[in-house]
Amino acid sequence: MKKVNILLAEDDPNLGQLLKNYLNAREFETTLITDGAQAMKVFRKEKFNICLLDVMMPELDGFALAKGIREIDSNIPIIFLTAKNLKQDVIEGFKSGADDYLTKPFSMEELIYRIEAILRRTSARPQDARAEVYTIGKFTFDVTKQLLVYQDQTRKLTTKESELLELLCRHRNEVLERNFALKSIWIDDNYFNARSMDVYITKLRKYLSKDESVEILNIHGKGYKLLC
Amino acid sequence: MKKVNILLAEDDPNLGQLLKNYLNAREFETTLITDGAQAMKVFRKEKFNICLLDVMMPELDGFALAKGIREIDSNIPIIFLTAKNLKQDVIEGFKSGADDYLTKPFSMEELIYRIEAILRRTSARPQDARAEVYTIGKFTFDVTKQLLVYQDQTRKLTTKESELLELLCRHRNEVLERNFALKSIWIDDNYFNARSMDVYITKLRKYLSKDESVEILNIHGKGYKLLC
DNA sequence: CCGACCTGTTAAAATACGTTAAGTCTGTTT
DNA sequence: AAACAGACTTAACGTATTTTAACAGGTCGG
Repeated sequence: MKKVNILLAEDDPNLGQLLKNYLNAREFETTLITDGAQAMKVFRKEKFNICLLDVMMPELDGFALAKGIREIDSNIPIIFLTAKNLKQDVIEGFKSGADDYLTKPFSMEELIYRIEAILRRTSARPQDARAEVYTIGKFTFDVTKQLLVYQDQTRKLTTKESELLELLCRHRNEVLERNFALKSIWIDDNYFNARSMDVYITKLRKYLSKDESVEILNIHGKGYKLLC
Repeated sequence: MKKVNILLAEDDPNLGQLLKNYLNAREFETTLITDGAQAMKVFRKEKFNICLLDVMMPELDGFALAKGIREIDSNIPIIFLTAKNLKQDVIEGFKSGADDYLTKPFSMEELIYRIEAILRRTSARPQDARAEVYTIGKFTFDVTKQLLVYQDQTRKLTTKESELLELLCRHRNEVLERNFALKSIWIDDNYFNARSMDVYITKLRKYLSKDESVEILNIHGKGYKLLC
């Protein structure tokens, strides 16, 4: 299946690289550009399915860039990434010009939700609405319905439980890094969110304890590994 | 198929052009005018189905413009675009003169939803209006007629019930964000409207409970997901 | 093998959501 | 105009989810 091409214009190299890695780890192909003028050039040459544009950029800001992009392709979905402390009237312009709009800081998961939602709506991608279901030992985990099934017992998971278990499943039998999980789900990897995550690990361990062959292993100083 | 004609009066040329592009990319035909006096002239000459008027404009403000427009066509739907930091009493004035109003910043999706809602209500849309009908499990939901049908039972939905269910349907199997729904339907995403929305979710859940396979799932802190 | 840091567990506090009923508003009937 | 009906909002109370706190163990480098 052909990958979705994303043009990512973000001048902060750290954030940009993080986003790119994250997106590429999923089913996307990301081109990272760190200034607006350059992004415009690249957009002329290559074919993209969606644009993620930071608002504050040197040379050419996100708003002007969007105008330029829309002159070439008036339908391409655009998502703006903006700082929280922007003035209201500036935000207006961006929000109205975009298919969607994210205020920093945002979680990676949220970004991906929004990209997928837009792709679904503009049907720039097959409508398959795949049922996301994982098998964890003797358990079955339905991500969209947030259900964990063991034999005849069904447990409704809460949103956070489900999000964390999904990440563990996606990285099963390899290390899910703490910071990665925190940024994905809690947005901020601060002390309190880390403690909160501990609590959820405990809960998930309790739920999964019915099957001896399944285990959430702690990798000291790094993260967790779901063995199954 | 005949397109819906929109008169867009917006003095900020950037925002205006973006809105125009967006609306034209959908099923609309938009005429953009950047000052109120000019808009009045154009309105006399051409036939429009709906007006989007910015409140703050040079020459002739949106309120005065609306009065003039209503003298010519007392029924044409008018949506005001207002800044959030406007005084409450000013807002009241616009509210009474308009079919609807949007507080900046708004997303394109919100705007389009409101335009379509108004066209539906006033049936000012050129006659061919595709029958918007959703299938929700064993239910059939006719958006235009506001009817929810289950086998031989037909339930008339109220306007708010219908609008909320439509948004859920448009985002089915993905998250419909609370704030988005509130701004789209209730205009303001304040505490009380949020409580009101809760009440409507309860009602819809009751109506839909006849089919076990259909569910409105709450995504804590984010919104709702219609599973079907 | 000690002290700093990281993790595990449980319970309390804070926040978000669910439900039912009473109140308000609007338009219509008599 | 008073009474009524329908739709929507507000209030009040209950439950669910998430975060914070408090304390108990573990791990690792010096």
